Amino acid sequence: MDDRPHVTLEDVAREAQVSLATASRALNGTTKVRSDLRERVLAAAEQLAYTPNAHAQALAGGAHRTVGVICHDVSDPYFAGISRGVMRAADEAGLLVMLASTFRDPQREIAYISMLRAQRASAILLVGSGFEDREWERALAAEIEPYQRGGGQVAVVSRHRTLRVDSVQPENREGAAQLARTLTAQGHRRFAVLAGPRALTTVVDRIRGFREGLAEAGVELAEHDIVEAAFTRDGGHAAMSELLARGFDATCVFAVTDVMAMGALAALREAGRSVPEDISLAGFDDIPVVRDLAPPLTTVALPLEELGEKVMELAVRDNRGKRSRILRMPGTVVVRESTRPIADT
Amino acid sequence: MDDRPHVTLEDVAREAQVSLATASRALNGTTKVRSDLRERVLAAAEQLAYTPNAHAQALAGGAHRTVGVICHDVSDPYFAGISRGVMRAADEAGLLVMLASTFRDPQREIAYISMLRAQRASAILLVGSGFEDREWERALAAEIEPYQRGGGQVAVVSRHRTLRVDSVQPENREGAAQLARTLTAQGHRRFAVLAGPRALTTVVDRIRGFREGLAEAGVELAEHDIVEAAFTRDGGHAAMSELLARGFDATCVFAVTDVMAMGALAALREAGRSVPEDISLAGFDDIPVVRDLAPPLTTVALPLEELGEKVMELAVRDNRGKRSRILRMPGTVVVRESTRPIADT
DNA sequence: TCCTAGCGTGAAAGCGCATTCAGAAAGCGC
DNA sequence: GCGCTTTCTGAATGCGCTTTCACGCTAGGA
Repeated sequence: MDDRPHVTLEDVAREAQVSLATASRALNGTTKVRSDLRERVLAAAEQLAYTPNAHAQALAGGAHRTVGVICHDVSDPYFAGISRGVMRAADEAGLLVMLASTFRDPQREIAYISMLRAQRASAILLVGSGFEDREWERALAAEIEPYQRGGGQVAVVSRHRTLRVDSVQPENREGAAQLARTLTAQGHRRFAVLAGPRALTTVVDRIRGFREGLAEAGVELAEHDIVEAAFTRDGGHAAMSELLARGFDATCVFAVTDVMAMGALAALREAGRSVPEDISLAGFDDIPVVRDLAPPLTTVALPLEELGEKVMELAVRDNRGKRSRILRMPGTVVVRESTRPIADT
Repeated sequence: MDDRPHVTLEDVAREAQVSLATASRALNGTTKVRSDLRERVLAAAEQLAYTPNAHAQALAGGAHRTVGVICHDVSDPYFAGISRGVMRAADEAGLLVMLASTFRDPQREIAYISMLRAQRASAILLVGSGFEDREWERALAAEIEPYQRGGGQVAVVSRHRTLRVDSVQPENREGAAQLARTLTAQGHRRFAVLAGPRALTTVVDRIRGFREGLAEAGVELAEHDIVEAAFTRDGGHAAMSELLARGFDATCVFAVTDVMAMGALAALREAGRSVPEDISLAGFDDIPVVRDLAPPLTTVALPLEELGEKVMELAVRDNRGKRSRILRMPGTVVVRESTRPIADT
């Protein structure tokens, strides 16, 4: 990137016939500068198409105006929604957002955090991190803690067992319980669950909540009725296919995310089962597209953009010395046409 | 972010009892360093949880390992797909990706480019930019050209009239023509088009191609049958609603993007029109979700991830002095169930 | 044994900027 | 008109790092 030299502040100063210091002050407006000098500097900068070198600014003690957001996959609608909120909040705070996808590779997650540390990013946002894995937690802490000691802000969406960080937590457990109540109220008594990796706190919480909700109606969910698969549309498809192949007697299937539910819906359609006539299907998250499915999906709506805004706000707000804050965001059950009341059997 | 001072290379050097220069060399591995010294340095770095300051590295002439990607909206599946490809390619090249959404605000687009220039990003990728607007083009050029002069790489997805940049161009025109041929072959003779903003080259190209394809079958598309709306799901919904309200005699509707087609599909469903029995509907892009719609959408498939990979590769590959390269990516018509043959009337 | 390469090392320069410090210019009261 | 304070300006310093540059060391040939 160093073909021809960049235009520097010194060039501007020379062009405007003032000292380097004056040029800097004129451009930043920190101190009063005689107006004719300022004019000259501004004109020179304009004419030379000068852009300050952010690295030099940062080195010289200027503010670091960038935050890093690390998620599993930006192309997942769940994260896309959150990242929208993050960007909006960042925009207001005048921050530049760096987005990165780890594709669920802990190694890559660590690597990205390290890079952000190197950039001296003013904040790091972890969205939907949270494996329950001792070794990974240690490695993560080894990056995060020195960063925080250096004054870096860290905030996460979802739960973390060990990290001392601010967090925005969707109420996965209560949301799933709420959904379970709704479904049992519709008369369902036999369920199957399409789960993502059980190492993720999000999955664990949603299953636990769902179980608890069912228990209130005296319904049990056997481990056998939980199928684990990848956290993707194809994962949902695979899990549903397995369920179909194995034969099962549930009247309602709960996919722990909408994305998985979409795959499940496709698998059901391919198998000639119609939803909700033959079987009811519910998801979680309320990503935008599920309204447009046929049938529109019953799900638990999470305020995704708001989640993103909140986590950004937490990271921006100064909290040195204070204990870590937790913001809980409730979900609301949205009943659409993919589930229907059935007669109790 | 300057709470406690950061660990610097000097600290490491002191701890390891070597000079600053040796510490630097040991860490970077650029030059031979006696192995016991290297060990000492590495151990010290590890112990102090040292992370090099990327700003200082950049300033001192180290490589700038970051590329910026600017798109309209990361949460749009079209861009999400492309950004996936970009990230994969960036990963291989050892680059950090900074993603930014402009939400179709030219001002913000310029601002982001300026920030990336300031960061001395090694490359800037413009995805789906391309307004046909003189003033905007001038402003854009005023940012891009100095950046390129400074050695920065620029590559774009889609067409640009004025910029001298490498580009990956989906064959919008030919793809749309192909689609038109397919539809006329199915017997359709009367069409309506749901268009995005006519200032976007993508929209212009797709409409033109569609017209050309129709013309081959002797079919004309009146300006009156083109409805312009926002480039979103809701835009498609609004455009379709307008068409329904106004009354129209088309047997087939072409939405210039799948996202708009989704909105159109919803509007049709709400109006009690069934697809494809009452009316055929086709889109463009083949974003993942359209397979899962009911009915699955006929569309023109664009290799989104590949688009992203290619544009990244263009930006990485060194091309000083050479003329700007153009990579054309063909689309393929995918006929699904949202369109059906009809009797010629 | 002495001289010359050659390899490693440390001191120091400099990347582009913000900022401190001291000095010049200008404004004020007397 | 003199001495004082108040503005504003310019020279110089340092941020943390990479990279010359020059020197000391060891190894090899004569």
